[in-house]
Amino acid sequence: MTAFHRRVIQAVRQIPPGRVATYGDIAVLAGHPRAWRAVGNIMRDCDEPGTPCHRVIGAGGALGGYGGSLHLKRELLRAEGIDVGMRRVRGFATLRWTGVKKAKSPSSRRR
DNA sequence: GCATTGACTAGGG
DNA sequence: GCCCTAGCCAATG
Repeated sequence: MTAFHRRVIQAVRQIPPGRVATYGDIAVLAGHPRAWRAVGNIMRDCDEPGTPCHRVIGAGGALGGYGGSLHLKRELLRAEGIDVGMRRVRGFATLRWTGVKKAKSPSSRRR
C-alpha cells in the first residue's frame, strides 16, 4: 500500500454514480498523469471495498477488463444507467467524468 | 536494484 | 474498423 495506491483508490471512489472515468483520468486525479499503467495494476489489486472499479474504463470507452468478468462489469455499468455496447460504452463522451466538476468555488484559485 | 508484467494509450498499417 | 508497435509508470518477483 503506497500513497499513490491510496490516492488512486480515492480518485475512483470520487467518481459519481452514472459516470465513468478512464484510467488516464484516474492517473491525473492521483497526481500522476502518466501513471495510467500503474492505475491498471492497482485496479487489479482493487482491495479497497466500496471502490467502483467498474466505473473505471479504458480510453475511447473501452471497458478494459474486470478480473476477466467483463460481463459483470457491463451489467454493473448498465445498472448505473450507462448504455454499454458489446465492448464499448455508448455516450462515453457524455458520461466521462474527468473529475473537473464546474468547481464553483468562491475563491477563483487560478494557478 | 534489475527485469518482467499489467484492468493502458496513441499512432500507423 | 481492426491489428500491431512503441512509450510509459508503478508494483511484483
